[in-house]
Amino acid sequence: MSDSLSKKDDSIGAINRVKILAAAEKEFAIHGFKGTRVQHIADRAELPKTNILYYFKSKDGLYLALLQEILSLWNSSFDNAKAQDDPAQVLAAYIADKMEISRCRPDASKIFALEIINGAPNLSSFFKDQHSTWMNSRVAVIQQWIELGKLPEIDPYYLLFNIWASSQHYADFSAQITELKGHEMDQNEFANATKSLIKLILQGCGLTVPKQYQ
Amino acid sequence: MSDSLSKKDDSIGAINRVKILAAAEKEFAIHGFKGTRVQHIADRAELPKTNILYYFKSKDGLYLALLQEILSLWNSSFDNAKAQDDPAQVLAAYIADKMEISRCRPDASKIFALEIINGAPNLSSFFKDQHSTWMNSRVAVIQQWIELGKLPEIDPYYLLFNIWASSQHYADFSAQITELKGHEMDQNEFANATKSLIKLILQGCGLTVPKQYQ
DNA sequence: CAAAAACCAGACCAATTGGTCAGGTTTTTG
DNA sequence: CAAAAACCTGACCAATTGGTCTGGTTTTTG
Repeated sequence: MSDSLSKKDDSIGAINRVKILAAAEKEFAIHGFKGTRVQHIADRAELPKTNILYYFKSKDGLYLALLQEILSLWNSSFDNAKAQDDPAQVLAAYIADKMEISRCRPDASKIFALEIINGAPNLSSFFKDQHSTWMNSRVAVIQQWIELGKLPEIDPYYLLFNIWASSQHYADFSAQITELKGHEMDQNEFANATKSLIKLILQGCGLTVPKQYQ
Repeated sequence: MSDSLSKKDDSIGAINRVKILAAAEKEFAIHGFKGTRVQHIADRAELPKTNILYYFKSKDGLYLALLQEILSLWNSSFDNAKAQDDPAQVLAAYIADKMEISRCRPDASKIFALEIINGAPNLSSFFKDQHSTWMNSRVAVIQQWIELGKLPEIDPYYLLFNIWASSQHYADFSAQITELKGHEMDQNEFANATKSLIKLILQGCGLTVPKQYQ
């Protein structure tokens, strides 16, 4: 309890909460909220069902707790970008960040995607406001880059949508990708996909790809 | 019955089937398969629940019928592209096609997305094989373009993934887009988004945007 | 026009499943 | 070390919901 930013807690409750959240992330990603059975989460976490309800008041409560944890992943270096920064560097790093999340936390990405597709019924208006505010400030920075001549004319919204869409695709649509490629993408392929994506988007914006991303 | 390519049938059954499929598309897109209630589909279609089960044997049967209809939307002009065609023309048209589907059939796109995110549990292996075959042939054409010097070096997989991801994003994530833009995208904005996307991707590939898409 | 086919719908049911409860045991704490 | 807090869990329940059944009515067809 105490604090959401609490230091590592090795109490039995804290350990179980982590196990449950991990199990829930997998189940919700595969079956969606309605399709997920509390019993299956319990099985995966190797705990009796009643324990799940003990730690999280309800299925809803568990889902909400998980969603909140997932939303915290959305922070990145791009949050603090300024007009004086180099757009090529900032955007390349942002794309790389996003791809890394897709690689390491595909289930988190899927749950977020499911939530949005279903009309974001569980995203608090607090989050939405926060997100809109974030968006406005990032759009402003991109527009400043354009005014400063650091970036050719482009609609900032469509640029950001493109970055999100194409990076999250590797998590959300992994089943399709695996099917078409004939195998799951490994770390090496992710690195190639990231390079490819950075090149496509930066070049698409008329920017030069920084050396370290080539 | 008779033939899936049957001519317009105005029998009472045919009309009801269309009404039911339309209602189901909306419900499944919002609530997912498990979250959708047959009763809600019935309410939306303005028919008693038992009629839904009468026309489609079961909820599963209805979903599968709907999914099949949705998959038929995936066909496009790109299917017949040849090495001798102009990549800029072909890809621009393909992107425009995809964006048009996102605009006109967002619910269809969402249902497909939900299906893939959940691991494609209902996509027949027939569809998967067909899809893989399609992919191989399209990858081959793109590689020929590269060999012919009509297209700079690029991994065809990542190119296609990018096109799908960024175009489908406008349907699947419409809730987020509406929230961030402050309003739903209208036809005019879709046209701008399409131009923006075509420019980004073609330029990203090192191609020149054909005049009619500028 | 009669019979077959298609269509309609209220009543009902069995299975699933999120959640409660009561009575524990273990761990922490003052 | 005792009491409080945290943790654990089998038994149970109420509500939901996909689907059936039966007895119709309407439409089509030979």
